[in-house]
Amino acid sequence: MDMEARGHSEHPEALRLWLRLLTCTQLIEKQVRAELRERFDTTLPRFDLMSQLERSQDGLKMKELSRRMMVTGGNITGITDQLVSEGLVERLPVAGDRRAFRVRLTARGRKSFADMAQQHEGWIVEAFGGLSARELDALHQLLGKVKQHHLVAPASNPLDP
Amino acid sequence: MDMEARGHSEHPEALRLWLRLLTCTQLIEKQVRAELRERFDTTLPRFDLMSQLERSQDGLKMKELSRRMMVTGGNITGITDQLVSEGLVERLPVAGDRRAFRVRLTARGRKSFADMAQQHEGWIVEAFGGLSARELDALHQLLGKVKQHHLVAPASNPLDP
DNA sequence: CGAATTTAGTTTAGACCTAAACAATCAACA
DNA sequence: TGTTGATTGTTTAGGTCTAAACTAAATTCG
Repeated sequence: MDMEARGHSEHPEALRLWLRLLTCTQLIEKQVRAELRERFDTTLPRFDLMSQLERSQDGLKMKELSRRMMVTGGNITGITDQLVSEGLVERLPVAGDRRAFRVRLTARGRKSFADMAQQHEGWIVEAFGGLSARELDALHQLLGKVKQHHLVAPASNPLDP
Repeated sequence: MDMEARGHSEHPEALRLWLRLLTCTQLIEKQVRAELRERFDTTLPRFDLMSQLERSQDGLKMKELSRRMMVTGGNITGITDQLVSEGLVERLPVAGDRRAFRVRLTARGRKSFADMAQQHEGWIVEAFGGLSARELDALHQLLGKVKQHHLVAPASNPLDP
């Protein structure tokens, strides 16, 4: 109400929630990165890319990987190059489009990913070990609302409200 | 129960929750980074550092900034250097410890931060605009449990169980 | 005291990520 | 058909972050 009261937060709940969301994500993410590095000498982006490929028998196009991983195309190029040089994924031609590649796990890549994924699941289960099944589900649902709201009202562009 | 059933997730709920947590954080974070860049020509780490300093009249030591921001000391050195060169923060001596600095906002830094913080709060409030006050609180509490569990059971080191 | 250890901060090498410019190919259409 | 515009992927320059090695100062303790 008092215009002069601004400058110090009128919505501390949202800000506190944001900081806590960030903290939780970073705590878990840092641990996963450290485990991947120590146990498998790899990185989270490499793991994530392989994870995206794991259920696609025919592989995914670079563009599709970029979209799903929410990173730029240039980034996908670099990560893919590394994985190709390690023999974990391969670039295959796309019939009817000479610009594009299908990126697919090799047999070695599938084996390697399976080992990592099993451990990875354990770390994640442990990370949420403080929550009951009911709480886990509630959290999933609430975050679903956050995600939905973001996708429906994207950045509320003043030129396209 | 069936040992052979492994390899494909026995705890898909935890994994799905983790992916959603990551997605939500990234969606909001990417937007905040873009807004800070476009509107204020600055970055999230710079904003975060200033934010940490904002309520500390006497400033914070580099080490303390490193701890609070959950990043390495070398990173703090770099961000602080930038802000110092822009005249937004200053390094001051610590009485009785010639190794350490207090980093503090300058008058210009305080002004600059106040402008940004007001907008920033708006973006965050909007980001969680899909949730009622009750849901906001529930989410905060659930994430509190996640955080608490992580701090109490940190990485469950097999050498120090 | 004086050596060994710890702590605060910096530097360095390297991975990651982005935005922007670019090359090649595809698609639309007059 | 040929031109124009969009799409796919790569390259480049630069900011960000880390781990590890390093310097300097403080602390511990025999």
